[in-house]
Amino acid sequence: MSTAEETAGGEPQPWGEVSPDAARRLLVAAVEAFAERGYHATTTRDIAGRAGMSPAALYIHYKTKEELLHRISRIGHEKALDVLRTAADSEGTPAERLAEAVRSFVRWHAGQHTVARVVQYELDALGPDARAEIVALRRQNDAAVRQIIQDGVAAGDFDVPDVKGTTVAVLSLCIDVARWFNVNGPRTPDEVGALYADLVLRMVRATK
Amino acid sequence: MSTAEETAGGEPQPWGEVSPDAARRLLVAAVEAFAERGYHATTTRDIAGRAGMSPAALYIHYKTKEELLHRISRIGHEKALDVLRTAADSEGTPAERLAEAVRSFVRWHAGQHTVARVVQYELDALGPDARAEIVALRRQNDAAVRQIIQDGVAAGDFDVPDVKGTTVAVLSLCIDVARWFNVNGPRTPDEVGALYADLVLRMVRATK
DNA sequence: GGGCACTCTAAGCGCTCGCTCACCCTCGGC
DNA sequence: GCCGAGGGTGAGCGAGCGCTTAGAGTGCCC
Repeated sequence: MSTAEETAGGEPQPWGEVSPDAARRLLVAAVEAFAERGYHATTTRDIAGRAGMSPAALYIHYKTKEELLHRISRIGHEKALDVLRTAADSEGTPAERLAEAVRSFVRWHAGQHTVARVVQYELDALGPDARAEIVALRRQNDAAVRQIIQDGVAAGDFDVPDVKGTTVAVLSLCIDVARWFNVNGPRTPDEVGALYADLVLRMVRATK
Repeated sequence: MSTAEETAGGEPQPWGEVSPDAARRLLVAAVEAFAERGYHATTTRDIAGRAGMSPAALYIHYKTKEELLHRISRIGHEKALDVLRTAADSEGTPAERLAEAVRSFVRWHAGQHTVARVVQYELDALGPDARAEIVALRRQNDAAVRQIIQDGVAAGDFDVPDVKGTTVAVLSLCIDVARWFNVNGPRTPDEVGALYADLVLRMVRATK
């Protein structure tokens, strides 16, 4: 992993492979601005300014402001899905896999909460085609979590009367971390991840 | 309860006491528009148009577009807090009170998901003073839920190692319903409320 | 060292935004 | 029948928006 992909905290930045350099700076600036003020309240002049460039420079690398949001959404979702799948597909009991999935997914949403906020709350600003692409990625999150819960039920390790509903609730719980998590708050992403993994195991009444 | 405060589903509309009639129509139109497209993407022409009025009419009843959002946020929060408190302060065991609080709070966020979305996701569009007022209301939500959990722990009915963290998670779970709930989806607000009440009792390992 | 591709800027176009203003209609009190 | 107050409208202002264009600087290949 290159240094460009890692922060001081060790959490991988999702933009490592974006090039050229100016395009990456614009993308990072757009994430910050969108997360702070929302897509519609952010101006192209603001994004370009944060990246240290003139407003016109943005249009050399991206066709529209919406293309920036689309790229952020896709890369962000892909990275989060990658984190979730790695944990879901690992070895171990369903309880271990579920705990690890929640722990790492929550850690991502807390550590990368600026990206996650954009990705989760600005979906409606995308056009129909782009939105459909992102929604498809989300369904894969759902499928990954549901699979673990089903495995646990089948093995007799979980007691879950409503698998679909519980899946929705687990994902909802993890995703909403991006909304309330505060870097200056009392908890680190690791701590929130550990707390939430425990809470989710309680929700499925894991017995081992 | 007057007919103006009730929909076909029986859920009370929060705008019953807003007058005159034109001001209420504008408020309802603004909630719809803000929920659909977000505060910044909604134009005053759109709001006035939905209320069947000219753009200028809006400024007879509200000083600015932001005042509309402020009023929606305050009324929405007050109604939700009212629902939560009524359940939290009722008689019964901590488990019964927690279940009823989650059930009614979730039902409100599902049934009034347009209002709830505006209230939860457009907070940053408010100025500092208005935002501070809304944040204070939110803290009362937190206090109400935490009190029930503490009561349950004190009575020996709950097993909760981290009361503050669990409180945050429970509220987060309920609030996020407003984001994903879909009127055309497979579940009614009542059903989601019942499912979530059960899940939360599992989270605190309620024994009676 | 001339030509070219790439990157970036200053200036500004056309448009829509939040909001205002001058004026009109309706209606209750006398 | 007249008046004043309050709710409404059509037109439009100044500002800021997303985005474009003409042209300048820079490095690389031959």
